[in-house]
Amino acid sequence: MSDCASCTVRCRAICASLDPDEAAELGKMGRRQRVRAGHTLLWEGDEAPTVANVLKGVLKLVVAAADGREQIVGLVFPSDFIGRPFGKQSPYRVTAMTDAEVCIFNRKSFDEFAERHPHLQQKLLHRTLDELDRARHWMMLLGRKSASEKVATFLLDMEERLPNVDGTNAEGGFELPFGRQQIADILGLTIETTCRQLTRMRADGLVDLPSRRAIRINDRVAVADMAG
Amino acid sequence: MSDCASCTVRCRAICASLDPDEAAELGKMGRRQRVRAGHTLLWEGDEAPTVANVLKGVLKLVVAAADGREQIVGLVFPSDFIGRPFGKQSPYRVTAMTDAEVCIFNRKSFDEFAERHPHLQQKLLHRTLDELDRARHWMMLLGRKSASEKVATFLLDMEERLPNVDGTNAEGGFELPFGRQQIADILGLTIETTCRQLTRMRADGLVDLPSRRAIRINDRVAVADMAG
DNA sequence: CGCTGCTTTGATTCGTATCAATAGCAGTGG
DNA sequence: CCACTGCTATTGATACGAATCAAAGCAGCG
Repeated sequence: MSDCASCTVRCRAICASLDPDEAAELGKMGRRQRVRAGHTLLWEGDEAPTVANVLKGVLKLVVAAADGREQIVGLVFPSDFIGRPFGKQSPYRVTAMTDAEVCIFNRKSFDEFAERHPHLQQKLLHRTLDELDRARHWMMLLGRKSASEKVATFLLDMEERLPNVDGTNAEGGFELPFGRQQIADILGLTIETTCRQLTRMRADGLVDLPSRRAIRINDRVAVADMAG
Repeated sequence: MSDCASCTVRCRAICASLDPDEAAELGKMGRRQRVRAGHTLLWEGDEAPTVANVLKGVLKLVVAAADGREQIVGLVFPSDFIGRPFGKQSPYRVTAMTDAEVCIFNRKSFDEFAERHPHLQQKLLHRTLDELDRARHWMMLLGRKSASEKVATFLLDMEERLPNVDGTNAEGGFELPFGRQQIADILGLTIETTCRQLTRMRADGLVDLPSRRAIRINDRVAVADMAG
């Protein structure tokens, strides 16, 4: 059983919609689990045994083809919700990109609990609508943008979603929780193309790449311009 | 005010979750409206004044760039729900592809009504989850599939979603509610590439193209194979 | 120090976009 | 019924961007 009182994401996760009694009930159903970087929590086509809240770390949602091609269709951060409630099989693979910690529930119990708690469903609905908006805008990127536009858009998006490296919202840049191949899988590019675009942007002074995974945007206007 | 009793999509739309009294209340809030082919119901960035159910026709959800590039991010069929409930601005343009008929609601009134009717929210949640799954699988297509795979996937998807041309589920093929440019905008291709792929498939005997918009799949296995 | 795995750079190929022209159909009016 | 017009679809030639193939550079680690 989880210790909801000490939960780091309590106020931002869907659980925030519950009063103390309800939270206690849900808490009894869930348990914390560590997921090592690279390990998979849910497989595509699984009979969706679980749903979960993310407490720590970053996970990816992946759709894979038979021949090995992969497209990352979503990133999941702390306080985000994972899984497919209401009786469908898991539509994609969920894999940890960093060491992560999640609070998992048996799907059936969760469904039943949700059924009895409209507030929870409402929170879930809001989240799902936001995710849908995000996914659809990413479709525009995947279908219509050039490699340079893709990379520029990606950098701005990551700067917004990732915690700033030196705490405040200063100009410290940010640290990606994954490598070049993953960027490529997010953008629908190859690793080489992704790399070349980044190199070019550095050469043009738009960004600094202080280390493999760290990025600092120097000229936000130019990058936004490039994002199309 | 709408005449819910005579509504053709009543049993499939989100309204199906309501009892007669509730339906009557919602009915008072909504009104039917025709939308001509090509006309836009909702603009991207609008303060999302309305939501609606589709009664008849097909509409598209479009994300457009400043320079005119367009990506269709969703198709909306009868009984589907349109709009962005809960206080967000409309994230995409909604345009009718055929003459259509919708049952529209003032968004604020609808939000408030939904707030009081958990069943409705639940239906909405189910739909939104399904749409999200669909969108994310389409991301795989847009980011990773080749032109031929895209077109093959598209044909199978349309055959499944569109009514069969001769009523039954026989081999009569189906009729697209839109032209080649729109297919291209769905697949993230140009009209020329789309066209060439279709021509090739016809030459290979995989499909017949009896008229501009009609399509008949001859070799479903081969097409599925091609879809990757 | 020398692995090992990731990243970067380079040379070449290939697929799709682009540009341009032609063909075919639908609607209009003579 | 046919000529005319406008639009959509098809076909062709070429250009360009990204993928692929190949090799070298670089960091982390035993």
